[in-house]
Amino acid sequence: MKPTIKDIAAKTGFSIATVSRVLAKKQGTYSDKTQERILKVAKDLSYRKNTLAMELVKKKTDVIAVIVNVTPTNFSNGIIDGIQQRATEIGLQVIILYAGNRNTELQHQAIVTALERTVSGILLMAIEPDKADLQLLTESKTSFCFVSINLADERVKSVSSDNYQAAYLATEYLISHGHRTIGLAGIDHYHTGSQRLAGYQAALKDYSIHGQAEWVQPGDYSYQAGYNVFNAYQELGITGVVAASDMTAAGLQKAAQESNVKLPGALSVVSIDGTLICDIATPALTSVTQNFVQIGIESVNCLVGKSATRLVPVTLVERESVATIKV
Amino acid sequence: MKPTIKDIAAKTGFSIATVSRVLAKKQGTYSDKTQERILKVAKDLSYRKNTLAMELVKKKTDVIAVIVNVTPTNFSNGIIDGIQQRATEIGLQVIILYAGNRNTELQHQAIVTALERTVSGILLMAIEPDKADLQLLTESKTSFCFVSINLADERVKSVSSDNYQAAYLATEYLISHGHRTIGLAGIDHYHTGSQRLAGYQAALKDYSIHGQAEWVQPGDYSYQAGYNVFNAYQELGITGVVAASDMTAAGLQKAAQESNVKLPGALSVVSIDGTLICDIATPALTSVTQNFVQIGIESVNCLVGKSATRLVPVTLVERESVATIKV
DNA sequence: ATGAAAGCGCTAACAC
DNA sequence: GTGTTAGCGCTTTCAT
Repeated sequence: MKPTIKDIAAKTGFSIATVSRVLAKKQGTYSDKTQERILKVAKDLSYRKNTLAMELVKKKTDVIAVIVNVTPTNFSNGIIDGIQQRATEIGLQVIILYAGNRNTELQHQAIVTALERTVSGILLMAIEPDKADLQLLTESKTSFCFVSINLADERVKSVSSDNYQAAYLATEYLISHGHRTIGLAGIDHYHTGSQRLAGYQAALKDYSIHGQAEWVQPGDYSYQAGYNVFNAYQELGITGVVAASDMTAAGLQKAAQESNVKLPGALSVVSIDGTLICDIATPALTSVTQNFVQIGIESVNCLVGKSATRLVPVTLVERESVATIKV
Repeated sequence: MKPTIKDIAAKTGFSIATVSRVLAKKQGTYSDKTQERILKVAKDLSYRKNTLAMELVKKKTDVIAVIVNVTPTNFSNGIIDGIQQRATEIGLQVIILYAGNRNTELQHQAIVTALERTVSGILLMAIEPDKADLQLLTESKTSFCFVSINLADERVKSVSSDNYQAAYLATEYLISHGHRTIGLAGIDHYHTGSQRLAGYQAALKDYSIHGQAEWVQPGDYSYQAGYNVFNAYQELGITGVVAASDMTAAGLQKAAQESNVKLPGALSVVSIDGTLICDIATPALTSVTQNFVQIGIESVNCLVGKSATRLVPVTLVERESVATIKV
């Protein structure tokens, strides 16, 4: 039903080889009038190239797959923008596959899907691979790169913010504003969470603060995680909190408001992310801001073998959610 | 390099046909030991089926493409969840293609990409097609459906909220709370915006309120659009605003706070969307809430020819951003 | 500048 | 049950 080069060949009298050449723009292998004639007929037939067939014979695609873990927070758009932008520049198409949230099954499935389509590269966003995933990827010989996850393994490509630094900076900022009982809320138990925990602990140590285990309240980076943690922090006498994400900070902030606890007067918060949520919140949230677009750009650089920054720097952006405590 | 069924055939002594059969699980066409042997070798070789080749010969794919226009607001996740959910149920894979924001070129390109991959269906999310797009889609004979856009043309499939009703409900709610000068902020000049405008105007008319042209402030559904509109509304003496999106409402709210205009005391707002942003905002935003997940589900139903609701109902969710005006 | 022919990796009759 | 064979729509030598 759909027209093929065969149809065009029949209609123009040329062979399929010639038709293929002009359609593939193999310059100099055909005359102008030939081109004109073939293009005209192609248009008349509303011909569309069958990319599948082309990729099959060429044994390569110009497609990169982005597999994304749908975290209950909102940072991904910036990264995807960056990926899209850079990919377009170097002539790559990008398709996005969702893998649910920490859904081992879906995640594995998405990787298999990408592999079976013989994409030219795979970007894994916020994905924590299990050994099966990693093995699958490795033996596929397809280039891949983790994004916004730092597996702390030199041999596997990844691009992310420096989580250690991010948490360190946030913690240090609170300390420099006089806080001495500082919580860390909403982090997970995987790589990102562990790295942020390490940065947080290092900052406490460097400033001779003896942290308590309960100061660290794990979660899933969600709004709810922040909301839930409020009471515990009140009981612990926490005055400053490093939130694992903007969403977590917003949840904590909402809980504080509902309990009439002044923010930042009685509770200060620094969030990690720096998305628009920080401005929407009232008072606006001071944040350690990630450069998401840059992470996206670097990740495709990394994927295609160009030198790329593994750790994209973060910056602290002061807004209105931190108060100074008199000492 | 990558192993093919040929390699497996050679290694097992069977023909490629037999290998193909067991790999495609054509039950009853092979014996158990044959299956066992072939599967084992396949595993040893870490064989992956080449989906491209399969799709080429079968002339069909189990993939639907979702082309999304990246609106500067945040409603899309719920819809994608719904799409993914329903697609998985009926054995379809989904790939997502980004088309920028109102970028004619990228948009057209994305459609062509989807078409050239011979997907089994195309979902166009928040996409305003130009005639070229529509023609492309129509003559491709590929099934397609617009999502979150209602083209108001019976002949083209679409699933969205009832924009007219949404705006009517929001406006009526403000009127019932005593408001008589009511703004509409952030809508675009395309289908969605026009339909909401009509609903807004109808509500005013039904309650004998004589609206003014300046009460309607167009925009792009963004936070900034809401922020920018505040001063104009103050000068106009607007007391209640229907915001085109949660983001727009949040922007307006922020501007009000910065000018020390009490919300909802001096300015009431109803937003259209009802995402988590409504809860994050302080005070929480009363909204006309869209059922995004349902929209996603219905859109794949629509795509595959199952009966589907074209207009998914909205509901008004009261929160804290509307005050009653004494009359 | 153009055509003939050989595949790319797979499935699907059609034999046996 | 399994093998043989003919493609799917395209690109790419190798001729001419």
